[in-house]
Amino acid sequence: MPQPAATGNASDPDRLAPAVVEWFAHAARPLPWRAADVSPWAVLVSEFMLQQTQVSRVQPRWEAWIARWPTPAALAAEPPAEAVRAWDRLGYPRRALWLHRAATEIVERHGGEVPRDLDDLLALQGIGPYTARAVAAFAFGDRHPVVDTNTRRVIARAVDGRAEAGPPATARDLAAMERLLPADRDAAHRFNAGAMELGATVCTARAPRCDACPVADLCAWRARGYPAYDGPRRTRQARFAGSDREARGLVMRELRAAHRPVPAEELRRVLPDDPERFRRALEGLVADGLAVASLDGYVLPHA
DNA sequence: TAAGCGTGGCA
DNA sequence: TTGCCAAGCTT
Repeated sequence: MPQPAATGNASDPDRLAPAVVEWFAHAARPLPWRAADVSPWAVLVSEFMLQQTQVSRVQPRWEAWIARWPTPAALAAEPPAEAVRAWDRLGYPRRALWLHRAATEIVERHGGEVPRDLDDLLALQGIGPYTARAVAAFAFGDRHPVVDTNTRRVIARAVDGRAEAGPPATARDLAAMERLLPADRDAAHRFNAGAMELGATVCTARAPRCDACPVADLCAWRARGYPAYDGPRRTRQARFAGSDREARGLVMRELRAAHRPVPAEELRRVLPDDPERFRRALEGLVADGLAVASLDGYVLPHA
């Protein structure tokens, strides 16, 4: 399909990266894992914690985690139970288990050094398309498209002129970011980080601050008059109150606090009115390896 | 491809 | 208050 001449077309995608990079140079939040002297391991830990979890909740847990386990080997030397406890209430405690397992894999397969190669990173437990590229790009400075929910939204609006990104499709999303990514390594790094930052702080899901947006003048969504989203709706997240997830969280809270086996009869008091939901939650946690049945009750995993 | 997975902030 | 959303991953 023929393209119009690049003579200042309002939504010229080639202008997006330079504008975002320039904005990011002064607008970036001073997040601790962005400091120049942070190790690849510390970056990797931040990326695990930030999966589906807000910056404000991650920061204190990350500081404590890095102080206690400054290397993959330090974490791998402890039982998974300690990782789950230190994870505290960050949510999705399977991530703590996966991070511990990834640390073990890094020690076993990579001599204790976080790998730089994308395929090596992807092979680690709990690391998917986003986290692998985030570590390669942010910890090592390599040129990869990094696509998270923020970047997807920025591209959907600024480039595609749509209010929302629609369902994720990894290959397509990566290709879309690759088309925008500067050839220069350092610029690519800054654009990856800047696009995420823009989506997180300005081009937000619910109340975008277009008046403060550095790319408002080349935003296709704005040029079209902010049309409403007309694509497929995201499947609604089930209500949390009364859910199995809530039950799992209550059980995990007990197991983290107890430093001895908790008998099932005692554990079920977290959900006195719903024994069936308690049973499903506990079975699920055991299946996930977050709870282990011992002679005297249930404990966090020690191996 | 879609469901399931914690917890908390915010409108 | 209720519902949406959040630096995703695994199955």
